[in-house]
Amino acid sequence: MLDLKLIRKNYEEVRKRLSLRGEEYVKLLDEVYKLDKQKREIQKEVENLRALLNRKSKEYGRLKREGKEDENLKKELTEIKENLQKLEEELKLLEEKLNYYLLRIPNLPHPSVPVGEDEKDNVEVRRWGEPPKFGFEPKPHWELGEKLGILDFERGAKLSGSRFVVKKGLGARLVRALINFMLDLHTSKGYEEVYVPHLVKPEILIGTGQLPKFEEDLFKCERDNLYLIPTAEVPLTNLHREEILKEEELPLYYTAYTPCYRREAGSYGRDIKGLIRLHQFDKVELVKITRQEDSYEELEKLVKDAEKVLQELELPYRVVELCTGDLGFSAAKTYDLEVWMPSYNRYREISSCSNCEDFQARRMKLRYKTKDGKNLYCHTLNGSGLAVGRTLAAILENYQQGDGSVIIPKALRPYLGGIEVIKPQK
RNA sequence: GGAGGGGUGGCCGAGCGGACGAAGGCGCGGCGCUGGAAACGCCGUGUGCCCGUUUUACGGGCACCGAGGGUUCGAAUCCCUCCCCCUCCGCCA
Repeated sequence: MLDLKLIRKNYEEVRKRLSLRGEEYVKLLDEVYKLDKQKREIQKEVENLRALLNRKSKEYGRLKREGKEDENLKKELTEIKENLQKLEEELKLLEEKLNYYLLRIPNLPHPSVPVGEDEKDNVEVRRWGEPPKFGFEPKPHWELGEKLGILDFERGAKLSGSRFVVKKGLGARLVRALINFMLDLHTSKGYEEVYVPHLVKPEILIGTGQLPKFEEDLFKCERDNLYLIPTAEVPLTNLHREEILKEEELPLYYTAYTPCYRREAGSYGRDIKGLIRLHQFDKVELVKITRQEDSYEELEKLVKDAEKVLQELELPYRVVELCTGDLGFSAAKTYDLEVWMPSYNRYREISSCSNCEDFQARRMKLRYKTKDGKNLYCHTLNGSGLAVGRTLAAILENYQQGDGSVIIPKALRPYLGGIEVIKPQK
């Protein structure tokens, strides 16, 4: 949620920065500006009337206790109240409208974010590792996985439809190994491991920005009014919602493994094969809650912490900075990690690390008290560390051998009882 | 799922129709006492919004006692609905 005071004070500048994401949001902003002005006028009237009512009510009570009931005063009070009720309804309506628009306006891009329309305008920051050279035609991970007997898309579909997979044997074990490997790495760097609920209330999703705008992307349990989390960012970032933290407690570093559930509405036909885009996938998430002045430094460190996973697994990747048009709803600045995928012959997203500044904190009333006693909104950051399914896919493809077998990355072997290679089933 | 009890400030806890943003205690901060500290004494200590000014301060106002609605001139206090927590019973990984 954007800061109303900022909108009031620096209207033109906010408008300009928001328009970098796309012109459609500027209309919403104009609406907010107008409604806010109206709201404050009505609010002033309401509060003045209320003050009058309070004063006169006390007066009436005082008289009554003295045995002097004043019928005229009573009538006057009733009139004030009627007036007040009308204005209050108006105020409530304005507030609802204002909130409606405010909740649907995305975060402002940080001034350092490259201006651009979409993916093609993202900027590569650095590369690590070399894409492997094969002396044979590399196979896509879904073919490898099926030949190895560790991925079963057919049975996934039998159980749950398209975009679901069953992982068996070493496939299942690899998932478990990857999760443990990632969590161990992050906790060794000071992230606290958390296990969170996978079903959350609507206001939690409003807090991180998935609602109200992206309802159709979520799985919902209608009867209980709960949603399946699309990422662990949601419960992790909301952990301290509506709290006022002590400045000394910050920064907070959290990591959690959860499955993630996404309806993938509007992605029909895209990445229909393989582990790239599923309705249910596993992810280890990193979340930071920081002081305002620290968040950009913390973002750089967060990206490095996510990169470390790929480095340890010796998977080639690059870091790109998202342009204004490609930024997610809540993010002010985002770096994507893209891993090399031989079957696509290009880099594909495996992690997304964002600084949301105070955008989410404002929505969830997450604050901290400074040493001089001021309450400020925290800055929240999140990043994948990493998407487990895509990591598995990247390992299968990058470590494949001519005979269809796959070498296990060294860092992972201790988590698999020392197994060094997966061989195709006869 | 059934029966009962309860949600008040950072925490504990009183208040059960007006002087209550809320006693008292703990905690925290400041000052005093002290060589220093403990103990003690005094003072202060919630959040959000709106308005004004000499605009990182001060003054004024409004709201908030789980949430929403109602009764009343007036609600933390009475009534209704919902949510959450606790205890017991049932069921259960």
